[in-house]
Amino acid sequence: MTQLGKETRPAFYITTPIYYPSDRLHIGHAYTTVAADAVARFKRLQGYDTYFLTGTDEHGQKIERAARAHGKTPKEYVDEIVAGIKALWAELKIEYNDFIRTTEERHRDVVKRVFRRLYDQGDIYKAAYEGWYCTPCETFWTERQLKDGNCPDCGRPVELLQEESYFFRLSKYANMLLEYIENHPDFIQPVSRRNEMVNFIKSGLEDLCVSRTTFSWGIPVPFEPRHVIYVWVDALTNYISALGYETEDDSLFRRYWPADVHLVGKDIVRFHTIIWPILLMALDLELPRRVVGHGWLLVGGGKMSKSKGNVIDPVQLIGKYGVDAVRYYLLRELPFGSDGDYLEENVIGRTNSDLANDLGNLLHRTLTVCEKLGGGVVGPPGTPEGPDHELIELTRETPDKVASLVDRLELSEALAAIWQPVAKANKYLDETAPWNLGKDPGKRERFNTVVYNVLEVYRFVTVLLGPFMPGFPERVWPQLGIDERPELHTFSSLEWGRFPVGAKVQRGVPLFPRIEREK
RNA sequence: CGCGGGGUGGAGCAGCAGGCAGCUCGUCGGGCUCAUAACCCGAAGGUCGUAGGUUCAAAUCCUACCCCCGCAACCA
Repeated sequence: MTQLGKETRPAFYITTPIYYPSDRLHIGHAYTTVAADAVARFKRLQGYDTYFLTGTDEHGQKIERAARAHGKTPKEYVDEIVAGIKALWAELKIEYNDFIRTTEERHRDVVKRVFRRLYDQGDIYKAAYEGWYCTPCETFWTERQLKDGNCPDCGRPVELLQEESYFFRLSKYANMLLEYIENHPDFIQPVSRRNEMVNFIKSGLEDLCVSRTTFSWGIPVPFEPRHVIYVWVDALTNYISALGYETEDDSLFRRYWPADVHLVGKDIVRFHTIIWPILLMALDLELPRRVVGHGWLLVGGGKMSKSKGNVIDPVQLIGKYGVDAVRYYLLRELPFGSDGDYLEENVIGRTNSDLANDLGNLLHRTLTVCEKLGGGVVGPPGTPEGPDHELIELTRETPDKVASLVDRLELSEALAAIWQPVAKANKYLDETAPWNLGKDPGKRERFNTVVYNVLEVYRFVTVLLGPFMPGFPERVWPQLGIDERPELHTFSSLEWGRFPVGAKVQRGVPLFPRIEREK
């Protein structure tokens, strides 16, 4: 696809975290991935050479155990779950360029090389690890994690044990990182998270334990295979291993690194803004331009978790409301960076008020007028007058407004900005009342103008909504009569007045039927 | 005294370099009749967690307290 070497478009690299497939993914994972997909699609629409990476983090004790419990090998176990994840992304119309799995050879090789290099240059060293060990759980806990001095998982007593482990010198780079964060104010977003991280670093970084001997499902330390490389070096490295870093063909790496955005949940901001940057510094690589931590979808005010039994399955939601409505809900509901409550009632509310009443109905009512009174053909507009100016002005400035909000990852605000011309157009129709103009032969030109303006607004809105609701434009273009005109579906075509006179509109079924609430 | 976020009309949020309290949804009334009981206009509804303080003026600044929620080195 990408013609490397001949590519002149600017590059844009965005990632999601790699998810842990110990269980099925829930609506929160979908939120992160849909957000990243919307941004990736928007950048593509704008003409960026965009690379969007997602994947799975498949090693570790939890998976080793879950697999055993299901009577499967770890690999068999994750293969099934990963297939489910990929199916979910397909349903959500996630258009990733690559899906990296940490169990793939291409990843494991890079991780081993990275680990060895860090060891060779002295950034990884071997030392005694001391911790509280729960024998039945085969798990080490830190002092703080203990519950009343006992294992937080099973509640049984723990014992203080020592074992040899490899450690990564986080402490050595702490000051360098602080300096970097200070000189790059956009590196960690939102600001509240940056402050948290700065405080955390200032409180002192301990060296990080990067190997384990208590389980074997992982990438072995190359020069001492009884140790397995622990999650940090393994998982975080995916962002560069997927690009072929330190392999025969590292063209993707040279093209796309450093990442423009690592989109992560607020819970893992720390790993991405402290451990990962320090790993990169140690490898003498550039740091990602931005790490953006978003908020959570809460259920009943609390965190979604399997133990609470309040996990929301995105597949069910899609089945009920459709992929565009679900994506719209996710992207519109949470203000940037904040948590929000998940309520199915709000999915219905958003769909009815925003999608059915405002957006869908606008097209439907306009096309009805155009078909009943204008013969279904878009007539030549006259000179703008009265309320036309405000409508046109607002619509013209919308694409840039939306683009800059997307750049800041303020996706809810971006959608709100798209709704401004929608609302304005609904009002405009009331003010100009084309259903009256159309009955008066002397007002033919005014009628044409009004219909034209609203349809042109709709073209703008449809182009801009594509990245958020990928199924939307393909349903709108035939209705507007311009499905054969792809040159009018692009971001760069958003210049007022390009809607073709003579287009034959085709009113269809409502785009978003109102959802009747169940009693 | 571990760190942080938050308490604003029925719900969810914005406002917080002090100056008539705003938005979305919901409710009520009206308009329109092109439309998916939709769209447009208007109204009601808040002593801005509590108690003090600073000020001509406080949701906004200060102090104390109450309540909710995260984090505390692998849950988006």
